[in-house]
Amino acid sequence: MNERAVFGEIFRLGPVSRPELAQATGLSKPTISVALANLGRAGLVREVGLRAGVAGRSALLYEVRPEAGWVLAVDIGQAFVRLALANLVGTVVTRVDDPSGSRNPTELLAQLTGLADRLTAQAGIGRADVTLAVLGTPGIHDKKTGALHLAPNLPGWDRPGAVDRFSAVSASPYLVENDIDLAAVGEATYGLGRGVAHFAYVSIGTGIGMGIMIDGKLYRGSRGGAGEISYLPIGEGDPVLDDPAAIRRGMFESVASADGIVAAAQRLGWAQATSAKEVFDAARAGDPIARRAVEVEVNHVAHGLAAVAAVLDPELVVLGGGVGVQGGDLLIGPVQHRLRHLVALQPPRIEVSTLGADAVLMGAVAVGVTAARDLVLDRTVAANG
Amino acid sequence: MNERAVFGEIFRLGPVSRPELAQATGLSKPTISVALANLGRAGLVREVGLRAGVAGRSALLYEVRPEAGWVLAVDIGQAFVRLALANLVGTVVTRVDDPSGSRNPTELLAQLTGLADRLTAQAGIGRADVTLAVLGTPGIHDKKTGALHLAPNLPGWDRPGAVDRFSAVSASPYLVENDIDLAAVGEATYGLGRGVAHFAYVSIGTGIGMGIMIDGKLYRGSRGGAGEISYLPIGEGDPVLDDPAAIRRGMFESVASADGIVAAAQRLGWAQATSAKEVFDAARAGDPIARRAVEVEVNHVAHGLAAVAAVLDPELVVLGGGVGVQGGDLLIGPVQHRLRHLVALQPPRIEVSTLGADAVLMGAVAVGVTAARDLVLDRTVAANG
DNA sequence: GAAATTTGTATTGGACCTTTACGAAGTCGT
DNA sequence: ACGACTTCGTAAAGGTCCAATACAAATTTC
Repeated sequence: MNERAVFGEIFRLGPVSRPELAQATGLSKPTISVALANLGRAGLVREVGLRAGVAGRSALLYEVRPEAGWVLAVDIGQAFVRLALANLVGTVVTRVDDPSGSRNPTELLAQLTGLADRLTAQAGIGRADVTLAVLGTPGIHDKKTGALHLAPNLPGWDRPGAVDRFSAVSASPYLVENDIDLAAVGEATYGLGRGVAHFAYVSIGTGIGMGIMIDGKLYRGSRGGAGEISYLPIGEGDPVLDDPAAIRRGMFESVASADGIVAAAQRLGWAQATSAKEVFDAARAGDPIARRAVEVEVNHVAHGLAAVAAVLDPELVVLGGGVGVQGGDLLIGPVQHRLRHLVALQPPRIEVSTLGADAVLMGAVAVGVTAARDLVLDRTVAANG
Repeated sequence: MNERAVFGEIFRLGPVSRPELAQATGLSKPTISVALANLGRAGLVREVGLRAGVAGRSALLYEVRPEAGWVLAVDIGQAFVRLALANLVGTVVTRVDDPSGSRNPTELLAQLTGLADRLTAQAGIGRADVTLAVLGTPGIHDKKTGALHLAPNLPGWDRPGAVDRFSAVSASPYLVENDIDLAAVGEATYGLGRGVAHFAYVSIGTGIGMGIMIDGKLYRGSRGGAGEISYLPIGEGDPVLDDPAAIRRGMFESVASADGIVAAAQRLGWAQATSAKEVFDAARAGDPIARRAVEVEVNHVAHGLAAVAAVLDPELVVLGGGVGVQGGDLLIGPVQHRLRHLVALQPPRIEVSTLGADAVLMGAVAVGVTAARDLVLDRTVAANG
């Protein structure tokens, strides 16, 4: 009811006085007072000081009690499993990055359980105090069957019910979300996407993916497949001239990901090229073959983003992932320049992620905090009757 | 307040009794009664009969009074200007299709004014009784400046303030929306998109465009440019092998629109080919060159839809426009087959528009009815104080 | 034709929120 | 330093709106 609106405004405005809340919510001062009394009694809100400096009686300031809820954020990444424990205002209290061990469900769950135990213990809370866990994984989570599709790096997780075993990690409810979608939410909440209504987070690394924020909300598509741009038909030959049977598979990912950059460098004459980072470093040092390989990458990325811009018309594109973050300085300018010839309107703004490898984890925190806020309110409403 | 919810449910459920409304809205019977009394007094709702057949007292049924509001829908198309006058329940009372005359703003406005006068007279109402006009135009309407961008077929309309002159057509408020976006709304309301949360309406004709419905709502992008898929980079050569300066402009529209089909047929040896319809007819008759040209078109469309599916993951793609409607039978099966090799998940369902050339106009009606519903309520609230 | 069932409305009661008013607690000016 | 002024917090009262209850009206079923 009314406490929800007040609680939401306290979240939004930070330490805030009763008159300010009355103004922000449109409610009267007495109503604010009773709502604050209820929220305070439930332990969700606390007094935090006095507003001084202005004429008149000093107002008491209220803020969300950070310990009113805990969010466990989990990023199951390529090389690392990352966990963070955040309180209800989104402050990360403890975190850990652990090298990925076995990806087999049973062993991965054991690793997660151990790390979650360590984090909660460090924070001085129990595992049962976690309001909500949010897990970022590759692939698409089918909520009906509990299977994880399109995640070849996680063998065994595509079996029905596999994801449901996360319930063993903590007794609290949990959400499973695509890692790149979470990164988009992270950028929208803590990164460059703050205040931007429509934007896309494009991750280029060993793979390629995109998270889409529309009207400030994550857009998943009808089956969770929105943003699967690894399958964009880029680099295709002309179907009129080529023999249909011989048409190259124009997968965006195969040409524009880290492997694609290395392959381009090799094709251009640098046979020993082994990593995208190496190519970018050589290009910065002035190596002509590397510069040419980067040019090729620029062209591919520009075409991919042209397709994205044509369909979505985002205001902003945030570039993330290993290649996006490490090579962004070499890519953004030329890509934007190239885009001007490929799109109808002005191309979208393009920026490199400021959150880097933490984007997924921070997105999990953001999703968790939003959901946990509702959960703790529901819980107190249920308790108060 | 509460009357809004009741009014909305009457819209949704059609002739409906008080107990049913109480159930649907969660309000109590007495509350429904007073709301109905107010709505009836304002002329927005009327009694329509009795529910018979079931045991117990017969319930009075209520429905929206169709004459409580009027929507003028306008489609400014390539060859025709189409207008329809619909009442508040969306029934088209009168309509007219008039060949497009001059596209110069002054003369087009005069044509529209004359046609609008004729329609309202036929319906026995005055121009002032129109609650709302909705205009579908090509291009992108910039609400700030009142200019119409990317509409080369409407010379003079790209000047600031040009669109504002629509206010002369009728004293009522008006909305200007992209024609293809309206067609998407039309399909969502009266066509194949009913009940589908996320779908795309792809129009292929002399030009190419797409309207996107997300969560049942039209998505326009940050500057109204979402769905401008004419600029999809399809048919591009390989940037590694080709000289960058010589790269063909891979505009989707140039290869996949009606002109593109004709050009493909000519390149394949049918020098006298003049129209897409002719090519489709010949293909249906078994002409090998025409069939090959259709194959080329299938391939292009499949690549375009692959890009759309990769970004949006729609549940359904509705094919419209001249080529889409007339050639749909030849395209859909092969396109869907081709798509299976181009996308990550199952390709979206693909269907040919059932509304055909009326999609834009029906979309304007749908948008208008939704907006007019709010307007008439606002007006009565303002009148009742 | 009586019982059963459902509809519509009158009355009551209560929840909730605003308005008004005033005491409390500060700041500013002389 | 002290009074005037401003702002804050709360108490009391009043009003609005809606749900619950009860009952009369209308229709079907047996």
